[in-house]
Amino acid sequence: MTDQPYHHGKLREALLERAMETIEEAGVDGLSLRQLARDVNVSHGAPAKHFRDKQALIDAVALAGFESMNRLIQDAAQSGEDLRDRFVNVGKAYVHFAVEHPALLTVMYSTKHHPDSSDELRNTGVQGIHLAQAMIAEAQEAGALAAGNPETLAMVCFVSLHGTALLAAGGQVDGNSVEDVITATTDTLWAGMASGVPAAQLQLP
Amino acid sequence: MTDQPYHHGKLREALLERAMETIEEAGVDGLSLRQLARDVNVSHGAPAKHFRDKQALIDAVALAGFESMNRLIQDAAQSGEDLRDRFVNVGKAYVHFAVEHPALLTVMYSTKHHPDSSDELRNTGVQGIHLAQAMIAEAQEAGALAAGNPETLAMVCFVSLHGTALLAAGGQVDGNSVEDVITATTDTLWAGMASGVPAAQLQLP
DNA sequence: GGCCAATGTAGTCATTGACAACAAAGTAGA
DNA sequence: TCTACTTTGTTGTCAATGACTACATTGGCC
Repeated sequence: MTDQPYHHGKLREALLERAMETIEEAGVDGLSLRQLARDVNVSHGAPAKHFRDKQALIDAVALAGFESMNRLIQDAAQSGEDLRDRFVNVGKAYVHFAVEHPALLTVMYSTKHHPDSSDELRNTGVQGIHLAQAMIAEAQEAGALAAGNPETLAMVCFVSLHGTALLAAGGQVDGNSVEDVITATTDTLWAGMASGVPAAQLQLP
Repeated sequence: MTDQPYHHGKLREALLERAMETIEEAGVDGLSLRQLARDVNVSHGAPAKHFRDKQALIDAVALAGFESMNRLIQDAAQSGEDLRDRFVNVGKAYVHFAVEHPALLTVMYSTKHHPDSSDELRNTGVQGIHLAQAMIAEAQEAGALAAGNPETLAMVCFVSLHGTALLAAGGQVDGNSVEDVITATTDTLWAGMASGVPAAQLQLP
């Protein structure tokens, strides 16, 4: 009857994996610690040994999400003929991840925004901005973009792509295909930065 | 002892008001139907007469949020010296609303993104885009912006401002003031649209 | 071999959302 | 005015949940 050993062996990983599946299927609200325990054939108290409480589990899911997303973005940043291509590819990678994992993205950001989120989570979640900042600075030096504070410009690109990602994930880009919106957004950003953004010029060193 | 009449009289309004307060204080997760009933001195079953279930209450909160936000945006669209001013003012109004009601904004959009959201909610939530579209078309006719599909461009502006709003509401614009990010974002968008967005030109009538 | 921390089990508790049966109050027509 | 009928609110109940505790099993380490 009980061909299961007393110790699961990889409970933490099994819980994390199943939690991500559940979240993608039913959202965070559909996640129940007790149901999760049932799913992996373990008693309802077992998860507490690996995650202090439900929020700790969700935090771990969010962290794993950021890590896999960052990998995709890093890859995209290195593929492309010129700087503009690479910039567009990063945007696409971000939004595509969002479209493929909409519920996970929601968890990732709502968790990061949580007042007592961990430093690790916040640092991991901010890597995309740093990447954008480096690309913009490089393009400015190459003369492809007008001068301007890279930090501010990177933030502008990040918030814009973030909005695209969230709305695309929610299927809210009514009347436009997701690809069109991504391309139009990155086009607009690049064109704006190329012609010069007044608000980014005022920063004094 | 019981100086309260059997019928509350304005239970629905009282519940809605208190629910919005609770959400702003503790987020959606902090909202409990039973606690809500206690807060307005009513039995735990009473709310069901006005809201079928918890989601129906949250939907009503979201709708009220969109309505008050739309009012602010409409006002902003009519104040400004020129078209560019009005455009920037709309963006500011949107983001300011988000910063002042961060939890409410989250509820508004997560509810709108919900697969079975009401038509009324979706229509109300989309008014901002239509406004942006009209302003862009007007600016193109006036020669202030380059030609391009207003629908696509409006979507670009909307997603960008939406991202700004969400991140500003979450206090995630590290290192930059919210005002700077708003200004830089609207500047970038306007500059991009003025110099021409390739992806928005390809649309054939 | 025996101690001991880590891991999992079983039982319990307060809280929650939903539901049903009942009570009170307003309403409309004879 | 009397009387159905509807709306609104109350009370009791149910299963599910998250968190906590005491206890059992396991495997590593000296």
